[in-house]
Amino acid sequence: MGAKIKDVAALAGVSVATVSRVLSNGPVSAALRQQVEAAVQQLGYSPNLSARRLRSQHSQTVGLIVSDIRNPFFTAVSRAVEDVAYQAGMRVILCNADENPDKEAMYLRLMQEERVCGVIFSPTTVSARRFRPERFDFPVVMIDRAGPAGATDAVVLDNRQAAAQLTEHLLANGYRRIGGLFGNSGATGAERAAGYRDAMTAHGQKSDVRFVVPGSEAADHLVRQWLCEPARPQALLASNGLLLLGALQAVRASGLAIPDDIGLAGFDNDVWTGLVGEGLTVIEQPVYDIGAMAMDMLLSRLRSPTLANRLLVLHGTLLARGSTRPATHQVRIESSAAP
Amino acid sequence: MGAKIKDVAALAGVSVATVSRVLSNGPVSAALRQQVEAAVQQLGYSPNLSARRLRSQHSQTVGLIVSDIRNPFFTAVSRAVEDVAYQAGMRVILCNADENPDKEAMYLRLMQEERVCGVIFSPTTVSARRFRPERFDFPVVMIDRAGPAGATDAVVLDNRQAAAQLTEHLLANGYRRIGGLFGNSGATGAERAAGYRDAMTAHGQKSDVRFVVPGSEAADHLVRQWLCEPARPQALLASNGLLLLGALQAVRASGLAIPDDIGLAGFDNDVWTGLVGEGLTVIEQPVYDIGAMAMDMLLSRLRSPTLANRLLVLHGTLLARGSTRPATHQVRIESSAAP
DNA sequence: TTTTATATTGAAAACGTTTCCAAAACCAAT
DNA sequence: ATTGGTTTTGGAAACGTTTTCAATATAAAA
Repeated sequence: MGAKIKDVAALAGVSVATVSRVLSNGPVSAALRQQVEAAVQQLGYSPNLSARRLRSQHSQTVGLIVSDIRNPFFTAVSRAVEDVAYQAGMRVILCNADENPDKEAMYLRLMQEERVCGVIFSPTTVSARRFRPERFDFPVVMIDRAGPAGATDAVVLDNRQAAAQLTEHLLANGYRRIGGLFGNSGATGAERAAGYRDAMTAHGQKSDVRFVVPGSEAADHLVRQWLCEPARPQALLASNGLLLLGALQAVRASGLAIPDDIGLAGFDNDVWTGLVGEGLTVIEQPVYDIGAMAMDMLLSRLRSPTLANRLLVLHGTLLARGSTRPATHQVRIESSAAP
Repeated sequence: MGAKIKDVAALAGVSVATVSRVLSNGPVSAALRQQVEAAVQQLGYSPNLSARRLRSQHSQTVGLIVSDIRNPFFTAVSRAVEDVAYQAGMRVILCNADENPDKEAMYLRLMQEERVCGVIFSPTTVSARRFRPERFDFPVVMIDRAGPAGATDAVVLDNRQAAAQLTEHLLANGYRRIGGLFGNSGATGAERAAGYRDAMTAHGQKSDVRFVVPGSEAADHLVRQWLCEPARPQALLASNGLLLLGALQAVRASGLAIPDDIGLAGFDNDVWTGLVGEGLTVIEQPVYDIGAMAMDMLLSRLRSPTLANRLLVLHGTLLARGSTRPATHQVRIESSAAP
């Protein structure tokens, strides 16, 4: 266990330099290589990564800072990042910042101390705005939410377009008074709100945007009250899977029927959205691809550090399901709209 | 950026030792402390963790090796582990072994190289059986699935009892031909299968146990075929959230009605289980506590390395919901049982 | 004052690797 | 044999910290 490279060298009857070369597939004669490998085996030698990193000045490690690991979007992304990183011989340190700018700053500092060679980061609006790439020694790829325009590489969804498309879908299905529920911590929420507004005003409808802490509990709470207001919404659009979940719970509690009393749609094709009732209408994001491409982009950046910063925009796809398909829309909805 | 401790020392006009002491809150006069802090600030100095760890021989890091990060059980556990670790001033390296013994071995080796001070591990049966604690320099706490009896600390659910209880519940609600669907990679599956068998034989029923790769796709596939067999099950019990999901999808596809045509129950109170139909009956595990207690146990073990190994057994709670509450059980089920 | 104890400080030796550089060994060609 | 060129090898100097140890400064006691 406590064996060092020196012990291996002694046992194999060679210099430490030779052992080091064996371990890193350097040029060593077959005979010596074998001796060294035997010695390694016999002593149960395990190299010390700290020493190795210190000397070689290379960590072979990237950081991944996500905003909420409970969100299936991020677990999918992190799997993808790991897969690609692993193939490139890199390790991943996964950090969960909990939508908390302080934690984000803390983790960025930690990444700096770890001397990682790059970071993939989904920042809150606060962190995104005040992010200064020059303060870090490593390149950063933003995901989900981009930072200051062009400041770093980024891969994002066309949130505005997607939200507009989803809103259009609700409008096309006869819903008029549509409420928009958005996360208040990331840029994503704001962009999706903008897309929602685009579509609403384009159709002459008044928009009703509400921002909330991005978690199902908060969404549930807010929607419960919302549904008690005199002019309660005929449909709800939620800006991510967690919010959609909260909204669904609130609607269930209210006793309103989906989709006839109220329509429900949102982002993220989380596994449960296809299972409740006749299914929830959602914008599906290419979750795995987002992670894989972000890691690809980071690797490419490490190869050519001087390249201009790139923004990669992906598109979501609308999955129209039962939650926005009222049997008799005009009728029921209009009647409930004008009591 | 590229500033070392030496540069800070030079700028502050002190020795590197003093700087080091400032950084680790050692005994330093207020005046010098201030000078040093100013210098740190001015140079944007950031300590090198590799060097620090190498010299201090302490990594302040624990490893967490989970078998499937897509499983909400493990995301919940990992949050808990992180919370507790963080409060104790430790970092967590999260590794996803994908139910793959090779990956598990690889990650254990990596942990050894990282010189982590401890590991929390949910092994596959294969790894659990062949796990040799003496081959590692760090203590291990097994979760979800224990290793060779008493070989390490462990925190687990009373799987056998819980599965038996769940089976009893199905029997009590009139179901007789109950199929059991279990994961084939972990000890958890086997234990739960045993509990299921206990209850079935206690009630004079024939048990029908099937093991499957623990993922929703495989479960879906298997259950689809299962439901086509001549004597199709009247109820299904799934040994974790992923399998339960697959089973549900298959049942949906078959057109059978829950709970009247077929009952459905399983483990893990994943968020969606409360939302589909009248809800799915599940055994809820104290997921957060499992993680928190595992980390606690690891910290305690680090404090007292010679203590005897402990096995901490927690209990699940049955959440009886609509999926096992047939309106007219005797009738419908008997009729479909004897065509 | 002088002495003794205590709190701060700095010089230098680790920590376990990799890598530079020069020496040694080999091989082929003269 | 001698030369010239490859490969292989080993010695020793890094890498950036922490920590030991002795030295100095400060405070308390005599």
